[in-house]
Amino acid sequence: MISHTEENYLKVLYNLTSLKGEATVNDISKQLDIKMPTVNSMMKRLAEKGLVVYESYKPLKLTDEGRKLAALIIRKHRLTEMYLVEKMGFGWEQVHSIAEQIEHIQAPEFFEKMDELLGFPKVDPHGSPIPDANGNIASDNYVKLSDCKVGDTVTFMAVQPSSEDLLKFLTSRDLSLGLELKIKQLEPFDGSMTISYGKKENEMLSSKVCDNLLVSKKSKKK
Amino acid sequence: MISHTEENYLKVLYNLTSLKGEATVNDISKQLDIKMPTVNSMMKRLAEKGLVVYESYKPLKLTDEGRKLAALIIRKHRLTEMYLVEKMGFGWEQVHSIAEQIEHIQAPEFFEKMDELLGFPKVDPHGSPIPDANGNIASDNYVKLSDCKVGDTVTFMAVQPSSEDLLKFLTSRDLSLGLELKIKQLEPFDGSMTISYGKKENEMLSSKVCDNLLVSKKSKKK
DNA sequence: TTATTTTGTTAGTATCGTCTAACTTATTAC
DNA sequence: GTAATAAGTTAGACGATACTAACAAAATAA
Ligand SMILES: [Mn+2]
Ligand SMILES: [Mn+2]
Ligand SMILES: [Mn+2]
Ligand SMILES: [Mn+2]
Repeated sequence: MISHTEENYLKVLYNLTSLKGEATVNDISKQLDIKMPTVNSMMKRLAEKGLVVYESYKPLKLTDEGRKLAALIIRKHRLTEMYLVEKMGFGWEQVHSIAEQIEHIQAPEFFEKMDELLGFPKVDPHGSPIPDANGNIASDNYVKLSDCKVGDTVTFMAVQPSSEDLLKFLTSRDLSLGLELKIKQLEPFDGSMTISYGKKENEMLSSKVCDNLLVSKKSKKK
Repeated sequence: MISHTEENYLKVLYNLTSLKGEATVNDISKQLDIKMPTVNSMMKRLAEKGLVVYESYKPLKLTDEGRKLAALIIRKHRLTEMYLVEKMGFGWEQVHSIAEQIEHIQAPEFFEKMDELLGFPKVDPHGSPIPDANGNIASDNYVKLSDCKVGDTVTFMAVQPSSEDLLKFLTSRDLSLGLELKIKQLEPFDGSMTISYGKKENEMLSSKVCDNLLVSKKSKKK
């Protein structure tokens, strides 16, 4: 009863609203590369279906039902990404576009099987949390690497957003999730950081890169 | 440039035409449970695209291009079924409906990876041949079990057509591909057969079942 | 505060994929 | 060989998902 297309709108709305709680027609339009009038009428349709709160000229919100549905699609997306990396040998930069399609498959047993074969993972290959089967998602308390200061030692937990180019760059620098990063230096002029990790000493990362790396500071809580 | 929907029509047309070389609007209509006028206009569209040969009131044929495209979709379907059974642990009766969706995924690397992980299989879990990457399909020379005679010893090679109910029945009788079947008896009244295989002695199979089991008679050629 | 720009909405159009009703052609039965 | 039936086609409709053009409201700049 909910189409492939509607699912993509819901998912984008979920991601956009997870920051400020609301999103605009314009945001969605840019994100999906679909013109505003199309988005507008889709939002009305989703409101009809009880998945979106729509009021003229006001920002959009998801209803509880809409949020749950979106989370379940994201669950399928992230389980798929994890499966592709862990069980099929794809690189973390290759899996998003495949998962973008597979997330729409209607076959609960398929995703349950993945979950089981993966040992019920909590995060996807980019460090984003996988919602549970009820659509509940764990909230992490990571911070941006760019918000850390010289002398900090932190653990690399997630890439967000995780563009293909960025993921390739990180791979080329042997930067993978779970590494301890020691912040050696911060260049005040451009915000670039010099860090050490694994076997690498004093690697330079631009502030744009640092903005997209999420880290946990100490207290590696279970 | 070819939609999910069009792909399903092509595939059905491929299967229907593989018997007599042609198929009717009515056949397709029944197979897909879509009304004849809809099928009719879709056939015209596919003819426009050069995939189908359409002439008013004449039976339908695939063009070479249409046949190749259909074979490539069937390739994705059958690789998926094999992957689901061999790598994910699904039963052979569970995989068709999942593959029916996954066959439409546009990601060549995904299916190449499956193929590789499976060791380039030649047949799907039901014994049907998997077309190669150019859309060429190996022709088997199997015969129906129901066309064999008492005293024959044959090898069980494929189930066709392979309905879920039939596959479940075969599983319940421990009948799996590759088994040697010894035909002990044929009941002239209803065509039912009594056969022995594996640890089973004198199992009775209805003629309807025997019609759907394909076997190779001797000369197990490579 | 007024003017300009950006954002959101309405109206009208198009294509895809489905339907029903009505008509035409082909096949089958008598 | 005609009558009845089945199969195929045409016409017209509809919902889904997109678009452009034109207009309205809100936000921003002057
Ligand atoms: Mn992703
Ligand atoms: Mn998607
Ligand atoms: Mn199948
Ligand atoms: Mn399909």
